[in-house]
Amino acid sequence: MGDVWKALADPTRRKILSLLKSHDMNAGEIAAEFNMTKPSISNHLNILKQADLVDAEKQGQNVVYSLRTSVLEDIMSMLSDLTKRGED
Amino acid sequence: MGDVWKALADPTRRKILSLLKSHDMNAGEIAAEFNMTKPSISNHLNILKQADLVDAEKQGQNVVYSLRTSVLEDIMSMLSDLTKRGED
DNA sequence: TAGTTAATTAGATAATTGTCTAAATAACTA
DNA sequence: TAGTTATTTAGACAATTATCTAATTAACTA
Repeated sequence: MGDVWKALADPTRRKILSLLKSHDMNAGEIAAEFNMTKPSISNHLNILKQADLVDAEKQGQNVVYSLRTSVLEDIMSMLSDLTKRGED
Repeated sequence: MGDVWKALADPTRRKILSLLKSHDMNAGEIAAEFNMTKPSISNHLNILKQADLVDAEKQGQNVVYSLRTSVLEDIMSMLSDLTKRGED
């Protein structure tokens, strides 16, 4: 499984997640939001998928991406743990 | 200001934060927890400092590091936002 | 079936990153 | 003051990363 933290470290990937928040999008629609080639976006999507941050489902000739929140909850709980200082 | 997400992307740096959770530590004590040279740890500490994730205070010949949670709260709120889907 | 569209894979490359050793700085101590 | 200890800075290097172009795969359409 891919590294969630590394996946979140890139601003393009964080923006992709943020776009997917409101509604699912296919790869082309996502790419259109960036000033970047489709293969580059495809690479980012793959990293997000490996980190279990998105799901990909083929629909016809499109691939529709959707947000997966389970892993986000995990790292939020780890962060929340850090903020509860001294309790250890 | 340094990039918080990049700072959190490295496991060594996350472990440093986690160590600082229970109590402040000086650079040498931190370095002793890792199988890595002091300059390497010093570099990691600097990245954490630039990201405002730790504070550094010179005490005699030691430099004592402590956890700063304010930025963590910021990114937690961003993550929490992502998990609240569809509300956009 | 041939052509078009959507997306990914392959391969190259420049930039960034994590680590090291050696040197420098700063503070304490005999 | 000379030596020791703690930490950082400097410089080098290998590995990883983000990006590109070109080629490939898969699905639809006339």
